[in-house]
Amino acid sequence: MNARRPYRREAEEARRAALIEATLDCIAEGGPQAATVRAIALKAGVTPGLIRHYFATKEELVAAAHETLMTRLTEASAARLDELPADPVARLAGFIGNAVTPPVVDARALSLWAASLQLVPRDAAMRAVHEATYLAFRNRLEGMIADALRAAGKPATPARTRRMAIAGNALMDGLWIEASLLPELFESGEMRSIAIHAFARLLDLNLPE
Amino acid sequence: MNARRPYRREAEEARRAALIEATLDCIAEGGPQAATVRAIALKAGVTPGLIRHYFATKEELVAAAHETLMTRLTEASAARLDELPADPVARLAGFIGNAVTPPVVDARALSLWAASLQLVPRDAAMRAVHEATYLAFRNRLEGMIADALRAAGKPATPARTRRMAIAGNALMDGLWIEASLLPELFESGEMRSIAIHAFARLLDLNLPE
DNA sequence: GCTTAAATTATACGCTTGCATAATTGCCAG
DNA sequence: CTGGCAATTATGCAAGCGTATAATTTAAGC
Repeated sequence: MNARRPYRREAEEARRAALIEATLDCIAEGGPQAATVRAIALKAGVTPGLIRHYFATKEELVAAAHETLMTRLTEASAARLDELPADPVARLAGFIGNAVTPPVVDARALSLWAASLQLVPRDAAMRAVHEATYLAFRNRLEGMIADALRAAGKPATPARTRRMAIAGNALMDGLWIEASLLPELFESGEMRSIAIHAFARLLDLNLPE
Repeated sequence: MNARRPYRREAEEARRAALIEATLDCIAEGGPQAATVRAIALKAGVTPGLIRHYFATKEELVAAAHETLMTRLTEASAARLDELPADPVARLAGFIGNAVTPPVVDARALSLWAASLQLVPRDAAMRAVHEATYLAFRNRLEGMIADALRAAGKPATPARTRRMAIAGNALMDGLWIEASLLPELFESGEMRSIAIHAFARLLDLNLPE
């Protein structure tokens, strides 16, 4: 059989996105070493040579995938801001609770995040992405903390809110990790409760659960 | 040249340990995909075939390396317990501070930890190791929290200390991650201060910094 | 010193990898 | 409808991969 497989052309953005998605799938399923050119191409429904048309090297594709993932994780918590109450205190509580429960809590996302994170100490670009996404999240949290404090008539100096944001962000990350990896160790709703209660202590605020 | 390279025999434990160490070095330097049989052997100062003498497959060696790493990380915080004050409150403060400062805070250790962590969602053995080490650390922390609360004359019911340990552990993990990855974002001693202060709030204890 | 078990080196194998290149085909503009 | 650009498939290459196996050397016991 000499017949070529029929194909349809796609826009560049669609192709790049599909390749990036396929890469993330491969990594999630088999770790970084599973993201071979052939595996990615197969997952994306194209042939291996196509990757080199859209990305100079496989390494560039993998880097783009990691960057997409980190950005997406940061946005996951922001995606539902519209659904939160307008009241700053309740808004903050909702934000915190969402960050430690599904769908943000997710084993696959955690695995991908860890795969990206191991690159940070040795890849300058990945490190820059991590720093940017960390600061973006933390700053958003700090803003919400400041709003909640002010709404409760408590002091919200930048030095104070910064420290609260650093600690709060760390707490949320740590809870997110364990909730994603070992969900059966915790009762339903327990993580949300622990997170919100801990924040209430840190901020000396009465946060609704 | 037909000359074989001269060699010395070593005890099995020493060989296995050297191979495991070499594996961790490879992963730390180049990620999971860099831990090839040849790279590991070279790093360990042996030839590739030796790996198969001590481990059935390369995969088994990599798994042993990850397990060693996770166990070692848990023990890193315990290693200096002897140096801490006997007073339960000061002891807890010291434990917390140490967990978020060097040498526990370390980019290489973080990178290796992340590499191990990405395996947890899909490798039953790795997951079991993670669960065991997580619970070991958390339980130790819980014990120290309980001791400190009692020393301060405060209630230390198991339900309460468990929640505190979950939150406290998460906080420490989160701070450890960012202190390891982005140290230049924080002032010297700042993480220790933030961690201890946050714990003081969580536990409603006066912890010495 | 000699023998022997086994640790270790050296080499080979089939398969896989990222990348290169040529040919074909889809689709748009004229 | 036709021609041409370029997206896409197909194929190939050199290097590297994990594993297998044979040969050599070390070192312990007698």
